[in-house]
Amino acid sequence: MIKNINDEIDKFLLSLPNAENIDIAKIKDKYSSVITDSLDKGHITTNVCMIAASEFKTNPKELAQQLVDALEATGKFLSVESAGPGFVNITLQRSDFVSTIDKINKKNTEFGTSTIGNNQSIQIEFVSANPTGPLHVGHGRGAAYGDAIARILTSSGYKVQKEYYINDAGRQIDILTCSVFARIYEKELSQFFPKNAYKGKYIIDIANSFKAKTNSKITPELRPLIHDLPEDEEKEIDELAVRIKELYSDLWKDIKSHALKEVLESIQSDLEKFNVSFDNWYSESSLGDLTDSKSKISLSIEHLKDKELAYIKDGAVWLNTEGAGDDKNRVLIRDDGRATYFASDVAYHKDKIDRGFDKLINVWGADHHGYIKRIEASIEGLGFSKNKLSVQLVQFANLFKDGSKVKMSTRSGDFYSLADLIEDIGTDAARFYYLSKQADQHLDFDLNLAKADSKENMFYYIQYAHARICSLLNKYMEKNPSISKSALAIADGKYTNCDKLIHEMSKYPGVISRASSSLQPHLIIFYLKDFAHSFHSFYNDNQVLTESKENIDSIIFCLNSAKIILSNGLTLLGIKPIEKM
RNA sequence: GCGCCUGUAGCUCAGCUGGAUAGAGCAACUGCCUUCUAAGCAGUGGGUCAGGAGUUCGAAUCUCUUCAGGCGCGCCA
Repeated sequence: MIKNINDEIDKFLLSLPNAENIDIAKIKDKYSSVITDSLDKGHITTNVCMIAASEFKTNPKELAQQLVDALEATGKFLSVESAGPGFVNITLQRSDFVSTIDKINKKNTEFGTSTIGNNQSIQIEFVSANPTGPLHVGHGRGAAYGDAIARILTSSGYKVQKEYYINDAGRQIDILTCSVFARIYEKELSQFFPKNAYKGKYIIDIANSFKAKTNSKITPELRPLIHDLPEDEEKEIDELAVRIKELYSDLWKDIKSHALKEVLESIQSDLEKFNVSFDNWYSESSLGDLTDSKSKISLSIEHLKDKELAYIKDGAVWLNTEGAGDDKNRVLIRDDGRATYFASDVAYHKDKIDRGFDKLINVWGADHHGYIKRIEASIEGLGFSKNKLSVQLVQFANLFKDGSKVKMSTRSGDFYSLADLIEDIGTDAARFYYLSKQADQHLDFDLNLAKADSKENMFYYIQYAHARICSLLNKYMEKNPSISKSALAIADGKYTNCDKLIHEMSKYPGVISRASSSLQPHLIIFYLKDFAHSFHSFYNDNQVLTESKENIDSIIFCLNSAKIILSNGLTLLGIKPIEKM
């Protein structure tokens, strides 16, 4: 409909005197016709006259009056008015206005989808938490966000792949392995436990399951392992890892792979409970290591050396990232020959690009923002446009319970996990609140509120609207074989109480397209909240089932589309609509 | 010091590529359940959009600047 209006407006612009000397394309580019915020401004409003007035060297209000006359002359609209500083407000004919609910009912779960993405492939990498312990509530936000934008982009016609990058190769995994080792041989080590090890209870569980699995035949004399370890807590655990690897290399490998498997399984099961699934789990260790000259990591570094972006200095291999705007150049290979995390990441991103995605999205914790420049630099260094990659930052969420902040730290083992959160308030409420604020801003998450039964609890406010409609539909179905397929009374203008609802519903596709192009799921949440309010208001003012048969049919048809809106919106956020509460 | 983010009602936050009297919930006060779910609805009060300058027909929105708060600046991951 808006397109038709714009066509008429464009015709009008060309018909103006002196039009041939004016850059009409520029005006067309700048003006917009949008759905009005409220019905007292009609259905559609356009600001074209204010934009065009300065080009045509005329007064916006006069131009608006001319446009009003031109649009009225087409006979396509119920009424056209100029308003304010030069807006032109258009009221559609009833049939055009009501066609929205026909369309929603017809398209049903497909309503709001589009083909804007044109089948381009996007890969979204998110969560990617180190597999050193259970997911905590900080990861939950990235999980909810990444999954939501994946759903939204899919509905906008993109081919989306969701990937989890498993950091299973670095020092953190050695620390995990050491931690489990120390728990397994607690007795043999005379209760020694490295200061910097993971202290969570899950480590003990993993140790126990390892013992049960292997019958723990090896009970070596372990005291030399802990003899004269460095005082420094960082060095202590590193040295311990070196010694275990050297003396018990098979045992080390067994414990490591067992610990990794257990932790990953717990992460996977938490994500499953959280209604988040991944298409691909990509292991850092599959990039290989530097000893293999054909490994992905070696090849990507060679590639950068060939391009003279990587160079040797002070015994280390550096990447020139300054050229791409980074503060300083970064080390790829340390002077002791070990690759840095950054080197793996460069190889990983090269691999992602090689896999042929049109676009990559990384969802990162906001504390990594200093890292963006250097990864972009490496992508350019590899010969690709840095625009291929879009990094979305997710700020940490602070959790409040009974008014005080919930603490979390994987290392100390003292944390409130994602699984705890799901247990506490449920997957859907948790996802909802994670998404209720723009991802790159601090979120204060009030657990008491998420469970509260008041209007303040936006989650239930929206769900309640859906449940109320379901309840009405059920009552209607008791006396009618099926939902009415038309809204004659509304189309005739005999029953206009639904108009506000219809008007709000017509905004839905625009909201989704904005959420999609800006990667901001919270826009959907705020729309749904406003829409739920329109519905509750309608519900209070109208005793639907006491209306005339003709009106009831129309209302039910309209409310069914309202239900579709609520349901589609929630589904895009990965939240199940509630039918009864 | 450099970089990023934030500052809107007492509180928690919306505010689309600049648009019409700046919105919502909570809190305060007032009404609405013999009728489809009151986890609801209607209303009242509450604002120098941190301050200043600029661009524009038009600025909470864009630019510059000052102030205040948060975060990041490893041969860690």
